[in-house]
Amino acid sequence: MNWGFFMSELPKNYEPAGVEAKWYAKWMEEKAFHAVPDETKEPWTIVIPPPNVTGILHMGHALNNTIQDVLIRQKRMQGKNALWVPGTDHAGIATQNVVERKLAKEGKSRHDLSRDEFLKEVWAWKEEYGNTIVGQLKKLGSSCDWDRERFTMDEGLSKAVVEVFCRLYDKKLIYRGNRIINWCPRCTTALSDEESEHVETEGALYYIRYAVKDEKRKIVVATTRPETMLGDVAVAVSPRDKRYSDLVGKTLILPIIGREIPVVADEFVDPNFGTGCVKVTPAHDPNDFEIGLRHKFSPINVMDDHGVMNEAAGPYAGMDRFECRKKLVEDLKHGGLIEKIDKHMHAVGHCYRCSTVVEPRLSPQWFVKMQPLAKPAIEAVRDGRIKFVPERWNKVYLDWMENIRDWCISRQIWWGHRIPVFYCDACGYEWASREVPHDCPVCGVRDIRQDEDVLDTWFSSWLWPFSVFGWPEKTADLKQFYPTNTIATAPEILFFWVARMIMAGLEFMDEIPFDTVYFHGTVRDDQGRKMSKSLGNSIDPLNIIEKYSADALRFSLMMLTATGQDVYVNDEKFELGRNFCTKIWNAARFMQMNATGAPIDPDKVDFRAMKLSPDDQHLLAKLGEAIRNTEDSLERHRFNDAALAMYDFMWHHYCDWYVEYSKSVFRGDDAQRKREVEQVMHYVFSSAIRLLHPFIPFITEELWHGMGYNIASESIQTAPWPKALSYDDLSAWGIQRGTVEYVEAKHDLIRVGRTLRTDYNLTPKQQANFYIRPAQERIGKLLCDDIASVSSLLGAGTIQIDRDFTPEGAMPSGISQLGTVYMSIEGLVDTAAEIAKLKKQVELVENGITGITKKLSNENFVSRAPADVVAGEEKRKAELIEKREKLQKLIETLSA
RNA sequence: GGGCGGUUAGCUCAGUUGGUUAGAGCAUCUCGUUUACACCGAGAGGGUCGGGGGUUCGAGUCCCUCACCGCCUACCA
Repeated sequence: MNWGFFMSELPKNYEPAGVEAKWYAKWMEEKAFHAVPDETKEPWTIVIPPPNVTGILHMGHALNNTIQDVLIRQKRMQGKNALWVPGTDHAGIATQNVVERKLAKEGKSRHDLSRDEFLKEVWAWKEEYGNTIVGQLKKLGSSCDWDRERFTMDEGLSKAVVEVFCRLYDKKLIYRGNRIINWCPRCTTALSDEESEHVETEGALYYIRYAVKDEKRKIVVATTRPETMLGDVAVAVSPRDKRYSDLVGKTLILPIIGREIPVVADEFVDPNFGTGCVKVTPAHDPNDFEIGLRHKFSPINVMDDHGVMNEAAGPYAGMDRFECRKKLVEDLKHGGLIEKIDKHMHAVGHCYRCSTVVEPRLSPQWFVKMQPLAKPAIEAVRDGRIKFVPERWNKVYLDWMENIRDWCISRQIWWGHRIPVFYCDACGYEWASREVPHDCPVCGVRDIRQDEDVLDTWFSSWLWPFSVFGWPEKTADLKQFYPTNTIATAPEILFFWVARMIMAGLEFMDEIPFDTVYFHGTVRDDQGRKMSKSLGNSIDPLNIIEKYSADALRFSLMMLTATGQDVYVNDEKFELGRNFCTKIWNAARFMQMNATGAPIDPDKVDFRAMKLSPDDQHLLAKLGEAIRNTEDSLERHRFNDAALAMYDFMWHHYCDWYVEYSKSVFRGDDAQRKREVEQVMHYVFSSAIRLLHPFIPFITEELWHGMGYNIASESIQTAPWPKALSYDDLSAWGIQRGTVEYVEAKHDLIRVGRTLRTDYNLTPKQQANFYIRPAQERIGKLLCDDIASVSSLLGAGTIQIDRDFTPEGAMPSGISQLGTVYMSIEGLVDTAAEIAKLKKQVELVENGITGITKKLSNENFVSRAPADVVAGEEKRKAELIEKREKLQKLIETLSA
């Protein structure tokens, strides 16, 4: 492979679109993200939270995948066998909805087709549109191993699903039961509890009169869903409620329908709520169902699959449930059977796919018994084998797991994994089978049938961390890459997915599926609203990529996302990332323009052979800090801190200070020094872009080649991750802490000088003459040796370092850590203004002294605070006193 | 009803174990087109950290309490 080895001239403007497309294609061609099992390397694995095949990329995906890519790219550069497995899930209900809508446009329903024909349609749709999001992930720069792309309906993953079903079935952890489940009348399927989204809704509490048989008395029940009264089989009161004790055992006449129903006593009833009487509708309410079981009532279902009233609803048969509610209440009113109607706020379940109000409904469904599975999964988090970041999610997880309820896994749709349960009607045998059987294993009859339902999509997703590696086969991939390391996800799917993966991992692999779960925040608009199609406030990541580049999108997101906090974005916020990329680009161009010879191999620079200037030393030390901060922040999943550390280093230390310093060298004629500075720059720059590569992969790869660093390694992706050098390491190059600190103080001095310039409105062209009175002899020496740098950074005409300098007349000045800076200006000096300014400073300093003095004279502080803190305060006090003296001297001079 | 998160500069947010003068980006103001960059440079102004109470020598940082915003969770009909 030949990536091209020579430094090519960078164009003046960075054009990301072409560059990003070019490199992604190259990476794909080279299979740069492909991992191979290798016992000699430490594996590091991420499995993607599989997006829906129906999905299109939104900001949440952009954030989620950028995080994963940052992690995996860093690990890859660190020499680990890094693998990021991509894929999509089949999104049963959502996908079926999409295809059904398509059929509807042709005037057809899925029932006009056979089940097989319909599934063919779905597969065809999937082939045509299902890869949209995959392409979009590539645009983002995601370094997934595309050779390992998986789909939950793939043959292998389907096999895993059947295997798991059969194992749980045989262990009696999967059972079929007639229970109240969440039913979506639009999707005509059962939903799990998690798929029913509770929305605070203003409804009403209807108080309805039921007549007592053979008496004039009426009792009043309250309900939020009056239409369900058509299915009432009883009225319950609390056994402790004296008001109604004589009614228990009597018979009521159900209004409209005229059915006779008993009054029963049941502990469930809270005598203090409503009227203390509860209508019992076992087919339409979970509590009523329980009451029904206790009292052996037969439930009466009054609705069909679509939420339309059935013949049991008598005169309301054929009406939609809400239409029925309206009509029924009207009729009751006419009959004088409504006592009152109160407004009532309550949480109403809505279908997470189509927002239709969920109907609690009695229906035979398949369930997974969760408690036995939850137990080890609780332990794994409790004992720290699995770590949640941020930690606060532990509690949410544990709460849910400890009160876990059985999982309704059957769905009355066609797209998905069909439940592998078979029935023999001849002998009544029922069994689960890994293979499609031909006859009944008990009576041998050929005429057997398979269960019609399919499984919840999450029933395949919960196996994802091992099913993607070929489980239940014992594959080399499984051996090398399971357990995986980090899962990055939004907290919304903690219950849906994360918790269930932990249970599945422990149950089927006997090992945790990952050791870290990083929960990132939700991406919101700049008003804090969730982005949604209906609000029209979504920002399309692809538009941002087009406008600013994928790197800009990625870097901005990382910079803006504090650990686990929601991130608010608007279009302009992405300028941050774009500007940063431009800055880096221009820094590179600057180096090219000042190149003195052949490209430099950054990995072969030998600083031991050079006498590094203070600015060189400072930059190299700061690089070490930047690397350490970045690594440390990434380790702790503090992506914004990592991004900031790099931003600050690149922009401020590298560009603002070092590049400016280097100009004083490049403008001179010391050829050797020029080459040395160039080597420092390339060493540092090449390290910095490696550090940045996980965040902004495209521009860093482009620059790696543009700067000719491919002498060192073909691609930045395979370049070694930079080492964070400590002062012990740096001392081998002659770098001393004292010198680095001197440069820090020098920057302070330069700032003081520049402030003087601005205060007196000097343009950069006006080269003022500066005088510096160093605070110490030693500093004077350092400044003299470093005069070219100081002079250049200050834009000075002449500069004199003089331990005894005293201005002859009024001369503006400022005090820095290294000494007093004087600036001579010819022409107008507003002495009075200058004195006033100095006096204001004295005041500030005196406030400081007073504060510290007070602190230091506090017996408690001196005796109880740690010694170094006290010493620090004393040192600071001395400094302030010294500063005050200097200021006062200056005032005297000016007043003279 | 429970739980969690948030309330710090005009805006959006950082602030790790309590300890020098509370930070950043954007915005604002002043100056600036010396060949890296106006998607830029130099400089400046701006907050006492939601209210109240407490612990401490010392609190944005710990405790209590109140208020408001947001999220999650819950079978009170």
